[in-house]
Amino acid sequence: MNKKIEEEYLEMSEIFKALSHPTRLFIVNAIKDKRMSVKDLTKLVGVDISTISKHLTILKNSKIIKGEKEKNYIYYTLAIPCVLDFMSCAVNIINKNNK
Amino acid sequence: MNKKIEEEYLEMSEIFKALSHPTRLFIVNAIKDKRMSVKDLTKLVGVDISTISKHLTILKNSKIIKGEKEKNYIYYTLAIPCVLDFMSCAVNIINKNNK
DNA sequence: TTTCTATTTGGTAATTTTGCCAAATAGAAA
DNA sequence: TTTCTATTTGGCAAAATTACCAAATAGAAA
Repeated sequence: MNKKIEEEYLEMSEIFKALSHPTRLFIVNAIKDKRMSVKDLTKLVGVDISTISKHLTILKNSKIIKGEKEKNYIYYTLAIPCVLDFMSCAVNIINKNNK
Repeated sequence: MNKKIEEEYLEMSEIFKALSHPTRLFIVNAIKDKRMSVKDLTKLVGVDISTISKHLTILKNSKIIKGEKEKNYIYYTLAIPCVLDFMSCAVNIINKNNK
């Protein structure tokens, strides 16, 4: 695997890595229909707000989600809809595995 | 996030985690058209054969790939074609990020 | 201005992941 | 049988990930 190819797959793996945590997948699903603030998500998930903030930073850095500021809040929405297809494919795999 | 939901997203995240390494993505792409042995992949990737073997175990445990034994070799193929759609969506994200 | 409120950042300890080496296995070939 | 060859496993050290707490920011509200 040469340097250029290696770099390509590394970049691709970052996307998958951003999605490889249950809380981050939950967040992606939670904001798919309606935007949510850090605080909203914190309440929904039930962990420390700093933890949620860091998860959001990871998703934002991969450009999977984006945030818009409004008053004191930052509201997050999905930036890349095809991520949802990722997830339904993953569900298919799981169903296949468990049957 | 209650216990049952948490469990669901955890399971889903395992799939993404299995794909969140450049070598493993390279492997998935390499075997998409023709089956390859551990040795073939080792040559192609250029790391220790034990490292490849462990990557293959991770992919196999998530049922993303499957192996068929033949003589001394184990030939691996894709078990879940929709994984390729994952990857092209990831490429889209990357292209969007870099433009 | 001062006081809240939402969010981010830094630090830290616990856990997980990774890649190599060496050794073990499994089974084909001789 | 013994000798190869392909693959897996165990161990270990380095690196990365994670969650919490405490403190810092940013900016709205009073």
